[in-house]
This record gives sequence, structure tokens and C-alpha cells, in this order.
Amino acid sequence: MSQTADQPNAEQGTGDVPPHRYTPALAQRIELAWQDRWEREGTFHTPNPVGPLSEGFERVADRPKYFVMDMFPYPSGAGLHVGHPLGYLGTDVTSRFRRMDGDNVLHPMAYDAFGLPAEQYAVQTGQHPRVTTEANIAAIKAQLRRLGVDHDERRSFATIDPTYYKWTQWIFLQIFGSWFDERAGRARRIEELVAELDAGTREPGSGTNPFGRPWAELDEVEKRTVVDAHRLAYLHQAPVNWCPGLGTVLSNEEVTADGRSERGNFPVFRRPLTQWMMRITAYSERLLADLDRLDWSDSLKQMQRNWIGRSAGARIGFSVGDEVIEVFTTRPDTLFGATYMVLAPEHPLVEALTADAWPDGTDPRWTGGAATPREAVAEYQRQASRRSELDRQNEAREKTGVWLGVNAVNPVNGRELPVFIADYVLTGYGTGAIMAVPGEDTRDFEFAEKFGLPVIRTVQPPEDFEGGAYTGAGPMINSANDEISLNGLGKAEAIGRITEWLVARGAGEATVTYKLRDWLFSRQRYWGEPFPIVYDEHDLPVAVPQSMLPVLLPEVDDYSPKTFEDDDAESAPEPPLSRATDWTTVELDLGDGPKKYRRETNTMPNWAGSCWYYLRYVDPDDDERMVNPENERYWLGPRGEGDVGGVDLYVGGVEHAVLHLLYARFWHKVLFDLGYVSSEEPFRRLVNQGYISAYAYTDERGFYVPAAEVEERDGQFFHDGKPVNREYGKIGKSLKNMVTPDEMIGQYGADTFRVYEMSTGPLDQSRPWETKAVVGSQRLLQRVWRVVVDEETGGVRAADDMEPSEETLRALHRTIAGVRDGFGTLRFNIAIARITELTNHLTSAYGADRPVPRSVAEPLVLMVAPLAPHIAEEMWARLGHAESLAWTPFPVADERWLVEDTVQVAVQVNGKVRAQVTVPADADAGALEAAARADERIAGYLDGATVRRVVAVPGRLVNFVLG
RNA sequence: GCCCCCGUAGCCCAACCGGCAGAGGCAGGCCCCUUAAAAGGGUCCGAGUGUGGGUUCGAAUCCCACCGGGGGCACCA
Repeated sequence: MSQTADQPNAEQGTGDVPPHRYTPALAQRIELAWQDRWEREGTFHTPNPVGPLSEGFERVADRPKYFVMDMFPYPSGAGLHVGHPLGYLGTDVTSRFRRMDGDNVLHPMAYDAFGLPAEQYAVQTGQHPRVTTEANIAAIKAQLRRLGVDHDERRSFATIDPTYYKWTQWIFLQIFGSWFDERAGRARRIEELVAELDAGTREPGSGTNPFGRPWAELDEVEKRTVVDAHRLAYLHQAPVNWCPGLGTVLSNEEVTADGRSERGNFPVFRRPLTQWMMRITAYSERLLADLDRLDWSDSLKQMQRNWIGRSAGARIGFSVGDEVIEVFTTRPDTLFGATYMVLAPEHPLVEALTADAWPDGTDPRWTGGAATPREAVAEYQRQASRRSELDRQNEAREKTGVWLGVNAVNPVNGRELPVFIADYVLTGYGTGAIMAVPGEDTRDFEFAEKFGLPVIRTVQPPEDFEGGAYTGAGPMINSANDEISLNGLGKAEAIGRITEWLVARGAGEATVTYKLRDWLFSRQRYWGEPFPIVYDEHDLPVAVPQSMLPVLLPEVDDYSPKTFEDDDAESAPEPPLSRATDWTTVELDLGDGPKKYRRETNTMPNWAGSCWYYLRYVDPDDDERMVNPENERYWLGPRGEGDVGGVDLYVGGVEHAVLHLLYARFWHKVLFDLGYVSSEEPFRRLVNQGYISAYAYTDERGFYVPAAEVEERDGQFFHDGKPVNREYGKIGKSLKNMVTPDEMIGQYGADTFRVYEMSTGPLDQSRPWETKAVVGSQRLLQRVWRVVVDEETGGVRAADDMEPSEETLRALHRTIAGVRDGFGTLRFNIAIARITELTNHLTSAYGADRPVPRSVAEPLVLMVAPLAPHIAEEMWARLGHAESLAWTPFPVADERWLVEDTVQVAVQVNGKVRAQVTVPADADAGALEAAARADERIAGYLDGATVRRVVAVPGRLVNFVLG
């Protein structure tokens, strides 16, 4: 039954190595043979309940389902290093273990393939991005296959496949075709909105009707404009992140804190442009609240919470003439301390509020040196728009701003508050306007100092306070008018009281705001999904009907975007698709006869394809639907009341904490609201695998030397005989410490590589790579091999007619329990340690001359299988089994051999261990104490002393507390 | 500045709900096999858990402070 031609190790030559030792060469033969057989037999095909992939489902119908997957790779041209497979191997071990243990396991893999790097690489090489991308996918597929992973190949796809992006476009249309009903707290179809507006049971949402007439009096085009403003995918003119160096706009999530592009590190500028947006903010509360229902790490949840950035506070209106400035504040209690106001430079009221002339005696610091407020404002706005995010968010920067020449009125005391614009107030957060309270806010204090504005303290600072803004706790002061006094109150109480007062006066309300902004969804790139949108004669967007999907990406001569000098803030984006002129205009019949339409020429961002790929795994070939609902319910549906459903285990890098994971959760919730999926969340459980780093070495000049050539002697490191410095960092070419899986597989085989990677720690833990330690894993597999196979003859050593000793049985069942624990908790290192112990026990108990009982050898092989599947399959076959072990039940520990008849318990005196006694395992506290007292040494301690208390924990210990 | 996570042997890591700090690997010492070698076999060595307090009969584990490392957020009102 052996999968290898049962040839001895011919390559060893000298004859010193036993002919049937598990050498790297033998490992290679075994691995390649089994990879072929798995493919040939479809060993890892996973049946669906219904549909084209349902063949064989009856075999697994009574099994629980388990859906495990990795964050799919983006196949770049650069090769893999040993850090990359860690997560893939973690899911593979889990998948193989759960299949053996009786689950119907879905473990698929696809490829993320649209996006900037592929396009940039294509531009460099002059090849079409599809060509380079498909070559990269083929390369990575081959590498994964060589690692021996058990993906169901039939469910593999790439996001660039038209059969896939057809449904990405379809989902876009569902989002475009819906709106968020605040009252219901969920998305609904846009037709239902129109019906309610027509029926008069609903008014257009605030800010959606610019026409100043009620819905019923609007014409058709005006009505469409109002409806479009409600959609979850909508066109919006607003300042966006424009990156001239990349030639595209970017989402907030793609811009780093210092105002540069996450990819390429180019400066990013704020520019007002009309772009597609996704109304993710409508889901802020649900995205935040449902984090509590997910099995994710605290740190990851924390990152999402930070990004969503909920803050509770109040909205307060300040009158300026006929206008009202709305501000958001988390400290309404400090309202009496407001001494001026600030609007963001882009605030819509700036135009209307700005005075014609400076009043007499205007402080020259307030005018920006301009002759009139209008000039000052225009100049300041111009400067602000040119400033990159980097400049603007630089905290150390001096506060700047100009006065509008008008004053607002503080509703609490009628005080006149000069109104400024300043770029330290951001357009997109809160209302884009603040009340400035320099006494209790550091930023406001800085501004007030520079502009000579008064400071009123409303919180009593402590005695030793040194000045500046006091942001700490303290009793309220200076906060009273004829109707209300906050003086003496603490912060929480003061907030409650003043909010109540504002609400009663109609001047404010309690509210919540979020840092999360809507998702900028347009990119000026070639290599992405085209929008299924055309524009009609009114320049309004119209959905391309489902029957016309996919909207195929057209061939163009030049797929590179127009890029600009990195710092050219005045430049404007120009999508490559706009140059495909025979594609951009199209004649379609969308219901009212053939008409000319103009196509949307932006493409979707890279994140679109990765937002829903987990759904497609479930039903990869369905051309009628995104996913068959019955299969979705089976693989992703909730497992009980209140369960969110979703993928059972999702493993990937922490770098996607706020991008991919937030976007995917948002899309999923929309699809849930519209009834397309039964699960509320896409990923029930998520684990971030650790990083693998490696040592790197620098010589005395500080240059990196090849890490592979460094020798260690007595804790010192040498290269070419000269001492070098050891550092620790990312694996890669720049640190000259690159190690590839291909090298390791070539040197040891995939199984050894797998065992080594899994043995270095729990999956979520980062760890160092140490090539020299890999040999430990190889030794383990060699010892396991020796338990089953005679190295001299190649014959099977397991003995059928032998019963294992009680000691061996105890060792076996302890191992089974430990291995199950390790696999179940992603602590593969523990499982490997238990297997090592058992193997060592068998080696020493049975030695070279006595065979190991089959009833022990077989479970050992099965336990090794998830970690080192090829060698395990080979041993299983040699043990006489015709079928792959992939579907063989995983060993179950027998309780009988786990409980000891007698246990050793520690005896403590005053908490210090003084003796050990052996007692029956079921000895109760009294028996324990008696046994302990009977011990000579303990008797010595107790002699003449007063025992104040005895703590006896059955099975654990006895502690005598002496008085 | 705010928030989160982590500090156990020379190194990587174990220790379930507080109960004898050690399972496993690497490195190191010794022995066996070998003419010799090693990616073979065996065996031995090793820290009192970052520091200081507290709770407890008992703390690596719980609490507080500090030190060190990693990460996230940050002109977010």
C-alpha cells in the first residue's frame, strides 16, 4: 500500500545510513506521491447540502459543520518567506483535525487580485495586469500545494474572475438600491422609501432636499436627486484624500496618521471632488455593539472601537443673527466657559456668516492681515485646502485662524462669542464647529493665548495647578445664571443638568457622534471592478440591470493612471477608463427605449472583492445567485438564539483590523438587512496569527551580512571570523535574513517544516525563526517513523499480538487528551510536546528490538496526521490501510487511563512544601490529612506546634498552618 | 497624551478555575554507535516567574504602583 516505490535510500551511497531511514529524500518522495493521490481522489472535497457541489452530502449530513479559512493572499511577484505560511498551516492543522474528529469541514482558498500593486507591477513590466496576476496566482497555488494544505480546490477563484466580480457588482447594486431607515435601525429597499414619501408617511431625511419644496411638489428629476441622497451608496462632493503620487483618491482607512498613503507613502491632500461614498456611518452603532458578540481578541476589538470612536455629548445651537451654528461637545458642563467659537474652514455656514468689513478696533491678530473679513477668509480657506493632512494634523503646529467679523451668542448667558475659522477644527467630525473653552481644553487654550481671547475657568483646578487648560476633575465654578447653577457639582452631574436645561430651552440635545466617516469608494485606477452604473441625460446615476452584469473591464491601450508630482496638490484625478472612449458611452434600453448613457469610469477599491469572498466559497459556481441561501444557512447561519453566525475560524494578519474587517462587517450587515444572508456577522471567531521575525547581523560598519553565514561561539556572533552585532527584525532581503519555505522543504520536506512552524508557539504568538532549530522537528518525525517502520528492512514494526503495558496505555491516553487540547485551542506546540513525550516513551520502553503494539502505533500515527499529513498517510498505508486517514476518526482518550489510582500530593507547612505523600486518588480531606500527619518529616514539623488550621484539597495538597 | 497586550532557564515556550514552577524544542556537558564525522541513540545540567507592595493558609496566576517591550489611537471637540 505504500505510495512510494518501496526503494531504499539509494542516494545515501555510503551505507552508513540505514536504507529505510526517514531522510529528506524519502520525505520528498512520500510528500509528492500523497499530494497527487489526494488530488486524484478528491480527498478534501467538501459537499454542500444542495446544489452542484452536493454530491456525497448524505455521507456527512449528520456531522456538525466547521468553516475555517485564511485571509486570502494577494499574489505579489515577490516570493514567500517562512513567515507567510504560518496562518495557512494553522488552519490546515485545524481543518484536518476537525475532519478526523467528525466535522464536515469547509477549508477553501481564493485569491485577492485586483488592486494597486498588481497594476503597478504591470506598468513596470509593460504587461497586462491580468497576465502577471494570473502567473502570480499559479505560483502561489503551487507553493500551497507543496505545503500539503487540504483546500477544496473546486471552490477556488480569484476576485478578478468575471464570474466573481459580476456578484461584487451585484452587491454594489443592492447597496445602491437601499437606504438606512433610522427608525427601524436597518437598511431597507429604496422602493419602500419612495412609497412612503409618496404616501406622505415619511419626510425626506435632513439635508436630502435642497429644493425647499415638499416632496409632493418636486418634479421627477428633483425627486430622484432627493432619493439618491438617501442611498447607502451615493455620490458626494466633499473634501477627499487626493494622492497625486498614486493618481487616485483614498479612503480614510488608507491614509496614515501622518497624512500619507498607506501604500507608497506619498503625501495626501484634501480636495473637494465628487466621488462614490458608502454610508458605513449608518451602521456605527451596530458595528460597535456587535463587537461584544464576537469571539475576537481584545486588542482587535479595541482597534475597531477606536476607529469607530463613539463619543457621547451634546449638540448645542449658538445664534449668529438669523443663522444658528450647531456644535458638538462632550463637555456641555463647561458651556459657561465658552469665550469664542471656531468653524472648520470648509464649514458650509462660513460664506453666509462672513461680515463685509472689520468693525473698528479689530485686533490685528484676528484679521490675517487682510483688508476685509471676506479676503481674510478666502485666503485662509485657500491655504487650508493646499495644506496636506500631514501639516494640518501636526500637533506641534502653531494654531492659525481668522475672525469672520461676527459674534455668536452663548445661549446660557448671552455672552458675545467671536466666530473664527481655524484648521484645528475638522470638517468631518461632529458638526465641523466647536464652542471653544480655553479654560478646560488644551487646544482652545493655545488658540486663545495666540489670539488674545479671554479664559474663564468653570472647573476648580487644584491648589498646585500651574496654569494653562485644566482638563482634570473638580467642582464646577463660575457656572450660573438666573435659572440654573452648576456650581459645586461634579462633571457627570453637571452634564446631566445643563443638557436638561438646554433641551427645555430648545437650544440643544444629548447626542452621540462617531469618528468613523463614510467610506470613499471610488478609485481612479484601471485594475479594479467597474461600477455597474451609467449616467443619463440629467447626469444622474442609473443602475445597470442585473441581466447586464458583469460590466466587463474594457481593454485599454494604457492602463496606468495619470500620476503627478507627489506634492502637486492642485492636480486632479483622471481615471484610466475615461480614455476608453468607445466604452464610456453606451446605448442601452433600460426600460424607456434605447438611449445613450455615459459609463462611470472610476473603479472600486481593492477592498470590494475581499468584502464578501467568504460567501462565495459556499457556492462558488452559482450563476443565478450570489450564494444559495440554503448553503449559506448551513455554513454561516446562526447556531442558536442570539448567535451572530459567520465563519467558525478566520485566521489572518492584524494589519487588516480596521480596513478589510470593518468593510466586510458593514457589507454583511447590509446583506443581512436585505435578507440575502441569515448571519449577522461574517466572522464569528477571528485569530490573528503571530509574526515570524528573524535575527539579522550587522558588521562593524553597520552593514547587514548574510544571516545564514553567521556562526555562534560562546554567545558571540561571527561572520568571516569577525564579530558581528545581532539584531532582530522582519524577514526580508534588506536585512539579509531571508529564508524561504522552498529552501526548508528542499532541505527537510514539507512535514518537518510544518511541524517546526507549529511547534514554536501558539498560533497567535509572534516568534523568531531559527533555521538551526528545524532539525529538532526532523528528529521527532524520524523517531515516530522508527516506531512504525524498520529502518533496515522497511518492514512494519507494529505488533498485532501484543498488549501494551499499563504504563504505555496511561501515556497514550494522556497524550490523546493533551493533543486534543492543543489542536482545539490552536496551541499546536502543546500537541507536539505531548506527541514527543509519547514517542520518547515508546522508544525507550520498546527499543530497537521489540515492536510497538499496533494499538498504540496507530493512534500515534493518527495524532501526527494533522501536523505532518504525508508521513502519517505513508505510515498508515504501511500499517495496512487502503483508505486515506483523512476521514479516519481521531483517537479518543479513555477516561479510565487518565485517572490515576494513587496520586502524589504535596504537604505544606505554612505554605512551604515539606513532603510528598502518596494517597488513593479519591482520598477525601480527612484521609489526606491523616496521611500527611503520618509522614515522619511532617510529624517533626507539627511536633510541639499548634496547628491553627488545616487546608486539605483532595488530589492537590495539604497545608498545615501553625499558630 | 489616552487605550490595549505582554515580561517564566542562555534562547523559544509550558504550567486547567490561585495549589509541588517544567511538558517539549534549541543551545551546552557527558556517554553510546562510528576509522572519523553527524541531521543517529541515550543521559545530565539549568530559572523561583521584570521590580516593589497588597489580598490569601497558599500568588507566575488576583489587585495596586513602578520599570521594560510590543501594538493601537491621537488637534476627534
